[in-house]
Amino acid sequence: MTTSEENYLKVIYHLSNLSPKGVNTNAIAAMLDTKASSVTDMLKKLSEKDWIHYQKYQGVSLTDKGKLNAKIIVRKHRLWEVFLVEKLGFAWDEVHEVAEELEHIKSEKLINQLDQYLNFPSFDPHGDPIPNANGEIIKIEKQLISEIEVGRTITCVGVKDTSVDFLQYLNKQNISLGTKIKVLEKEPFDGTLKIEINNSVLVISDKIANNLYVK
Amino acid sequence: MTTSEENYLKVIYHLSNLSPKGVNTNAIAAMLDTKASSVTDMLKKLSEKDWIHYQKYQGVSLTDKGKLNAKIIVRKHRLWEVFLVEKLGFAWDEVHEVAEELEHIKSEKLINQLDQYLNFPSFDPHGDPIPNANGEIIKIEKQLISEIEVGRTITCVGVKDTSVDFLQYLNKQNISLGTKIKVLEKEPFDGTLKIEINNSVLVISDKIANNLYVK
DNA sequence: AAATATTTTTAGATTCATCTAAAAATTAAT
DNA sequence: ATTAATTTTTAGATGAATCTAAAAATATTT
Repeated sequence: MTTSEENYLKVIYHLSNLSPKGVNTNAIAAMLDTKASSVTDMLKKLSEKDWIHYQKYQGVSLTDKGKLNAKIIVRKHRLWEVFLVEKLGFAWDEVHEVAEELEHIKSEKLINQLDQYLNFPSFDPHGDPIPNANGEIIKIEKQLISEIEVGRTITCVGVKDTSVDFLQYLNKQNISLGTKIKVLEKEPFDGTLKIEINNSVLVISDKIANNLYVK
Repeated sequence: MTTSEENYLKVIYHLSNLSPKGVNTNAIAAMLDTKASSVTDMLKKLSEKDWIHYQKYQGVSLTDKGKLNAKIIVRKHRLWEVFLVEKLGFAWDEVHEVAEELEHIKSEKLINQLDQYLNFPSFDPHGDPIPNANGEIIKIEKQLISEIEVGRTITCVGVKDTSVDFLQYLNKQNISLGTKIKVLEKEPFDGTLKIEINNSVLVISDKIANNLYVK
């Protein structure tokens, strides 16, 4: 499996979770910053190898084989992220790019030893679940903070957007995984939230509120 | 710098240490398991980028820039090998292939944090020196055990050949870095050595003796 | 339902790293 | 110093992954 094929599988996997009926050519192209025609070429190849179900103009979905492969790549990506943060002192906004490269290293022994070395973590530094060696994932019932009713106190367990900008915003506001947050007020007009963190009050926009997972 | 370019630089660097006058096209081709014509193509490219001195038919050598780049790649390779052995429990005969991939990961922060995490090791699991971030290398005055005079007791500090076959032979004979060895007898006819390790006697061929570094 | 807009695919070209086969240069042998 | 052998380079082709531009299919709008 080439690096390029792996990247396509991974993107199709992530997009499948958003649009379960079938993933669009254009959506894949946007995620990979490439052209639709390039995507079509690759879809044919992935279909040949039985990693996706593909019919012209109909969008694609992963086969069981393809889904397992995709999950193994996601597993590698997230384990490396844990390594970078826990062992090498990276911040959670610095790990993505490097993990994008490390996820393509081929050794199975490497990844399983790494898993053990990290004590079989279940979540990466952004709160996303790490598939085990069989591709199985522990799901937790997390919600966006925008969905929490006023008055409740919850804990930050993950982020939806993992961009550097968003993560650095959270750093600035001292919000990280495990942070306790109380929802004080919700503005019906624009979805703005007033929240309390460590006895200080903060107003967050609906865009922030729609990218922060809590439990 | 592409992975392919990095591999060429690394090979030219290693070959330069053996034949300082200039590295042959064919030698490079043999090391990279490729064709001489492919090598010529790449030499032109490397020359364009000022990483090698290249004149048709005259063999090549690294420029200062090229040598530094090569050393950084060697640094990465050897640091990853230390990581695999010290942290992930790999044996010294299992690390080369994986390190060949890991050495191409691009992040400077990654490699410098890794270096720190490993306590700035000076040697890799095969006894080869690890260049620091500036490409500087600590040299130790090691000798091949074939050059040691009969009666002396020395310590294994490295291997010249790092093939799986040779390393596994050494495993079988309980020879590793740090092992104390006494040279009991040298056979003038074929260079065979009789040596003592942990109070047991062992005969090694000249080929073995010419690939084991001691001090 | 026809016209328009959007999405997707095809056809053909480009770049990188490689190859084969043949030509040119260098080195070794007589 | 020729001849022969070896090494290296050139010329042209291939496969992977990409691109542009145009054609085909699907979706949306009037």
